Amino acid sequence: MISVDIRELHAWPETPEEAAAIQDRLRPLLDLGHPGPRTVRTAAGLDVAYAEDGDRLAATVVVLDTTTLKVIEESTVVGTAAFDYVPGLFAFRELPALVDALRRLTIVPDLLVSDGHGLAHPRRFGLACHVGALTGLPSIGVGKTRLLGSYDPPGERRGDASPLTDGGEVVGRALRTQPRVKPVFVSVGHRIDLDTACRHVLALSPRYRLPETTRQADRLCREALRRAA
DNA sequence: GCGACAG
DNA sequence: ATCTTGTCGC
Repeated sequence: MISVDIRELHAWPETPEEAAAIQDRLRPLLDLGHPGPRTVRTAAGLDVAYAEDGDRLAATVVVLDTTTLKVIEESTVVGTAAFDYVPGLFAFRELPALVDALRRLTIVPDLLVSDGHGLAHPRRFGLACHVGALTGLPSIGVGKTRLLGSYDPPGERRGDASPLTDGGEVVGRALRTQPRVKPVFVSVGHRIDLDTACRHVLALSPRYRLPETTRQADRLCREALRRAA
C-alpha cells in the first residue's frame, strides 16, 4: 500500500501566508532529475467534486490498467474542503481528502495523474508536486486551463504541443490530445520528466480531450457526492 | 492602477 | 468547482 507522509498534514495552515511557506519548504524535496517510468502498467486519477455549498466534497482516486484503460480499483472519501480556494493554494483545499483516499488504496500505482498543475505554479509547487512529495510516487498534473505562463497555440493534430513558459522558464506544455480540440496543460510533479509525462498523457487519452484517469475519477466522485446527498 | 487567477 | 438551455453532430 501507499505510504503517505502524513506528518505534513498535521500542522495545517491557517492563513495563505502559512500555506505558501509550506510550499516553499516542501519544494526542495522534489525529485526532478530523473526521466521517470518508461513503462506504466497502472495509472491513478485524482479528482474532487463539490456540493453546491462549496464545502462538502467527495474525493476519488481511481486506478486504471493502462492496457485496457479499465478501472481496477477505486477509493472514494466524502469530507469537507480544508481551505478556502485561493489561486496557487488550491492543493490545501483537497489534499486531506485525497490523501485519505490514497491511503485506502491496496494497489500502488506506477503514476499519479492530478487534476491541476505541478510545476506550472507561481512557487513551482502545485497540487501534483504536493501529492508526489507526500507519497514519493511519480506524479504529474493535467490542467484544463492555465494558471500562469504563456504559450503559442500548438498544431491542430493530436500530439502537437508547445512549451508553457513563465519568466523564461519552461514550466509545462500545452498538449493537443485530440485533433482541433483545446489543448490540456501538462506539468511535472515528482520523479518524472516532461517528455515522459506527455507521452503517458497521450496514451491515456485515446478518445477524449482529458485522460481516462481524470474522466473516470470525475465520474466516480460526482456519483459519490450525489449519493451522499 | 488594471487585469489574471488550477478547481 | 457549480449554476444553467438549447443545440449541433455522430
